[in-house]
Amino acid sequence: MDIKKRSDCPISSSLDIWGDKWSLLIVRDLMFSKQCTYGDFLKSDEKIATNILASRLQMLETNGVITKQDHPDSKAKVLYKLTQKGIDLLPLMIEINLWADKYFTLPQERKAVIAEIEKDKEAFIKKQIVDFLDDDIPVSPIIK
Amino acid sequence: MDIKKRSDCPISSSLDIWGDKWSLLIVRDLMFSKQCTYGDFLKSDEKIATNILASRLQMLETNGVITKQDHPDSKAKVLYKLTQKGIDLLPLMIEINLWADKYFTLPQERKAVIAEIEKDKEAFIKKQIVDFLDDDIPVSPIIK
DNA sequence: TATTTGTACTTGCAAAACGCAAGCAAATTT
DNA sequence: AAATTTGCTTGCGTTTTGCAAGTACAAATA
Repeated sequence: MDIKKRSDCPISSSLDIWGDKWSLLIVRDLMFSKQCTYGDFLKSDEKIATNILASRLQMLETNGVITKQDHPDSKAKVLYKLTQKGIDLLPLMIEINLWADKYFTLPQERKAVIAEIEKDKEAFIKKQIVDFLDDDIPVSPIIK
Repeated sequence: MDIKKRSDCPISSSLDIWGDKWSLLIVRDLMFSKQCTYGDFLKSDEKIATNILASRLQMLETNGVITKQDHPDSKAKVLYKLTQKGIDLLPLMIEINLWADKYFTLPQERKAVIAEIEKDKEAFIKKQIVDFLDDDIPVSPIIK
């Protein structure tokens, strides 16, 4: 779980944290759902293995991208949320979506979001960020 | 080298292609240098192993992100370049840089580029894209 | 022309990471 | 009290990585 910086390059340093096949999917789930339990992540379509999930959550927490907190309803549950550092990955996630929109066939429900982004990227980002700052929003279902 | 799509999610599909610790560093080198030989990639600070480099170049070529072409000066050399699909990763790379700028200490020479991006992101992207369309530009040195 | 060097890889192998299934402890539900 | 849920951990076989060495061909050098 230690960070091995391969170089001083910002791209390289970023990849050292979330440059694997799973980390950004965890971030994605949190962007759509605002907060997730361990089990929520396991329900995602990609079917991450539980040990890999545990190690990625640890990595992302260690590097300040996500935080763990007590679930208000139960001591058995844990809530994972994005930190500001994690929320700041939103523009990056948007660009991935736009790139994918150009080169893949996207699921229909995702196309609507893309259309909104393409209409006014800055407005979309601002709206999303405001959503994150409000802490008492209901947990929306995960869309992948 | 086969593509195993884990789900229909655009983020996931994108990560299936370049979501590892090395692919975007290859793309980075090509963004800065416009064209690289096999040896150029090996010279980068992160010191990628030759077998990993070969497999990533193959993967990126198979998936249409880069292309191989003959070197005009020598049959022994091979030139790698970004395709349009690869060039379209520029906005993504920019966002990675901006995120890293906020959360890492960047090398001085990279800060200048970031400053230019932050002044006018759209203008920067357009300028870069124009650079790529012009095919007879000199090869600039790699900055990491 | 023979030999050395450069370039783009491939191969072998040990170490690390991954992926799957099972296990486990604490909390919660029945 | 027993069964289930939740968030992990553990074992273990498979895959990927990383390092060093090797190879084939082109090009430069002697």
